[in-house]
Amino acid sequence: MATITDVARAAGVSVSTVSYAISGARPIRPETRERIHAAMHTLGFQPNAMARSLASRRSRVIALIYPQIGGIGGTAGEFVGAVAERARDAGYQLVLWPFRADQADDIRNLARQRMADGVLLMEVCLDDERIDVLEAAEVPYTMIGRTRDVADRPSVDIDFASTMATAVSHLVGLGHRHIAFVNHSADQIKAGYGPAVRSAAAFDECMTAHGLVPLSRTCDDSPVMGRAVTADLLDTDPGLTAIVTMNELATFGVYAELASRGLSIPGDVSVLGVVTSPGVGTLSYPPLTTMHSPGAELGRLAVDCLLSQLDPARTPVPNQLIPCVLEPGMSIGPARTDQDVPQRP
Amino acid sequence: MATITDVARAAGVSVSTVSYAISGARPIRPETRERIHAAMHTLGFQPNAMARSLASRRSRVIALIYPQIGGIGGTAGEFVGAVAERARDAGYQLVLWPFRADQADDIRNLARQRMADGVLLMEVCLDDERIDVLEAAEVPYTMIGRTRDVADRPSVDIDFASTMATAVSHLVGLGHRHIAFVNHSADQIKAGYGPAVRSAAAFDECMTAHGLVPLSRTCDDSPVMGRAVTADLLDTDPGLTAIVTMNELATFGVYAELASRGLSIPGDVSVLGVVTSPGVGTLSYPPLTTMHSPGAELGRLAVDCLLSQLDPARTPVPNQLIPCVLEPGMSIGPARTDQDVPQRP
DNA sequence: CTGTTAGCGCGTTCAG
DNA sequence: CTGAACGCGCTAACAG
Repeated sequence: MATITDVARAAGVSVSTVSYAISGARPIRPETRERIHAAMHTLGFQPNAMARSLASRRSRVIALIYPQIGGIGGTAGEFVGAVAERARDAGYQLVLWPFRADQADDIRNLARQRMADGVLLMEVCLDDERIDVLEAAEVPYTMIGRTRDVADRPSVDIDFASTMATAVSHLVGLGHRHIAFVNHSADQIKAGYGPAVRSAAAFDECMTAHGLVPLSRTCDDSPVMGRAVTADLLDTDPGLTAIVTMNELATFGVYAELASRGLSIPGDVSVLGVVTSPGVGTLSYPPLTTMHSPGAELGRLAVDCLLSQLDPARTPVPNQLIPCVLEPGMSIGPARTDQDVPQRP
Repeated sequence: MATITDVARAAGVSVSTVSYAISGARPIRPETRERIHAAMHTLGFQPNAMARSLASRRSRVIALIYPQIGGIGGTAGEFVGAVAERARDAGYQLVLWPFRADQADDIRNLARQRMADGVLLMEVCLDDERIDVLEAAEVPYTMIGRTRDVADRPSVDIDFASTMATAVSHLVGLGHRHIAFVNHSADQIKAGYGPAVRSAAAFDECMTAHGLVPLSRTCDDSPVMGRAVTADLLDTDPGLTAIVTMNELATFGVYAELASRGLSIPGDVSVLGVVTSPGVGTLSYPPLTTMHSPGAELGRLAVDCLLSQLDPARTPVPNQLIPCVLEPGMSIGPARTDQDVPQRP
C-alpha cells in the first residue's frame, strides 16, 4: 500500500508538497501538481484515513445514534439512507451507534474515543439525557426531533403543527365535523416521544380552532389494537366521519374494523394517515391518502446542520421544521350528510 | 481530553505500562494496575481511536456496503440493525457505504484509505465486480448473498432451496396441486439478483420433484402489478389453489385481486409469502402466513464470519445458508376439492 | 512556490 | 515486572 512518502519520491518532491497538492491548502505549480497526480495515479495512492485524522485532529466521521431495537424500518430507513449519502457526498463517513436512550454512558465513552467529529441523534425524547452527555463532552450534535425546551439546540424535526393543521383543515373543508385521531401508544407518550406528544397537542388545537370537539385515542402500534380502538371510536361517536391516524400499523386495523362493519372508505368514513413511511398508502385498498414523513429531507438537513457546526466555513443551518407531504390516495372524500351532525343550512 | 500520557503521569508509571494495562498484552502487578485504572477513571480516559488505529494498523471498523437507493426498509433494516449491534458488541464500529453495484471504483478508493478492516456486501449479484475489486485490494469481506460460482468466498445467505422446499411440501401436504409462484421483476432476474434467480429455480425443482407443473411469473414490486399478475395466473390456470409469493409488495395486490373476484383466502386460494420482512403478515386480512427472512441472524453471522477473518484467534465461521422461518397466519388451508384437478381416490 | 520537521496519541520492540 | 524510544502516515507550522 503506497504512502505519501512513496508518492513524494516518485514525483521528486517533498511529502508536504504532496500533502498540499491534495488539500489545495497552498498553491502548487501546475506542472508539479501534474507530476504528483500522475504518481498518485500510478501508485494507486489514497491517503490513510487514520493517519490523516490523527494529524488533522478531525476524523471526518459522523455518528448516528439510533435506538430502534430490532431494526430500521420504513421512515427510519429512508432517513438513514439519506444521511449516509449526504455524508458521503460531503466527504464524511457515517458510523452507526446502536444505543437506546438510557445508554448515555456508552455514548459518552465512544464520544471520548474521538472516532466521530459529530453526532446525529434520532428519536430524541422531550427529556433526553444523551443531549446532556454530548454537551458535557463538547461533541457537536444535531437532534432529529426536539427536547422539551425548544432552546438553541441544533435540531431538525417534522412540523407536526403544520402537518396536523393541513390534515384537519383538509377534512373540515370536505365537510367533516366529527374527526378522530389515532395516536401512538400511551407508553410512548409517557416516555416523552415527541411525535406522539406534539401531534396530540396539535390535533386538539386544530380541532378547537375550527370550533370542533377533538376526539383522540392512544393506540399500540399494531393492526389488532388499531381495530379495537376504531371500534371504540365508532361506539363513542356514531357520527364519526373521518379518522386521522399517525400510527401506521394501527391503520391496517382501522381499515379492517370499518370493513367488518360494512362501512365504506371514503363513502362512510374518510381515513387519513399522517407521518407515514413512503408507499404505505398503496398497501391498502382503497389506497390510503397519506401525509408522509419527509425522512430523506430531514436526513440531508440534519447532516448539513451538523457539518455546519464542524466546519465554520460552511453557512450555518438554522433549526428547521419540515411538514409532511400529501400523497393522494383514495381514502378521503366529502363527509356523508345523512346523519345527526349539525350542518350549515 | 486526557491522553495516555496524562494517565501515566497521574498513576506514576510510564505510558507503555498504561498501554499494557489496557491491552493486557503483558502482565502488570495488580497494585500498579489498580493505580492505573483509578487514574483512567478519574481522568475519564478513553484511548484515542485514531491514534490507536494508526499504531496498531487496525481500525476496528467494518464497512457495510448497501445499495438500496432511497432507504433501508423491512428486512434490510432488521439486517443492518443486527450487524451494528453485533459489531458494537465485538468492539467494532460499523460504517455505512452507500454504493450501487456499479460503483466499484469508489469502493476501491475507500478501501485503500484503510478506514475499514473488512467489508460486508449486501445484495450481492450473481456476477459482482465489487468482489473482484475487494479481492484485488486484499480487503477481507463477507458477502450477504452469493456470486454465481459458489466458490470458497466467505458468505452468508438465505437458504432459498430449503425454504422453497418447505413451502411447497407444506402446500402439497394440504392437497394443493396447482401452485403458482410470484417472483420479483424480470429486470431483477436479468440483473442477476440472487434471491429471485435462486427461488425461481428452487420452485421449479420442488414442483417437478412432486410431479407437479410449476407455474411462475415475474412481477414488479408493487401491489398494482401483483394484482395484474394474479389475474393472469387465475386466467391461465382456473384450477389454481395456492400462490407462493416472494414479493412483499405484490402480495397486497394478490389479496386485492382475489377479493375482487370473490375468492376467499384460504377457502378458495391459499397464499404463502416467503422471504418476507417480519410482521408484514399481520398487515393483511386474513393475516398472511409467511416464511420470513432471517435478517437478524444473517446479520450476526455475517459479522462473525468477517471478524473471524480479521482475527485469526477467532474460530473460523464457515459459509452458512439460513432458511426462512415459518410465521403462522390464516392464509393457508386445505385445497378446495370441487375442481377438475386430479385427486387421489 | 517548495522543503524540513515537529508533532498527533498510541503500540511495541528493546533494554533493564 | 517496568521504562525509554521509535514509528505508524500524515498535517501544518516554520523556514527558505
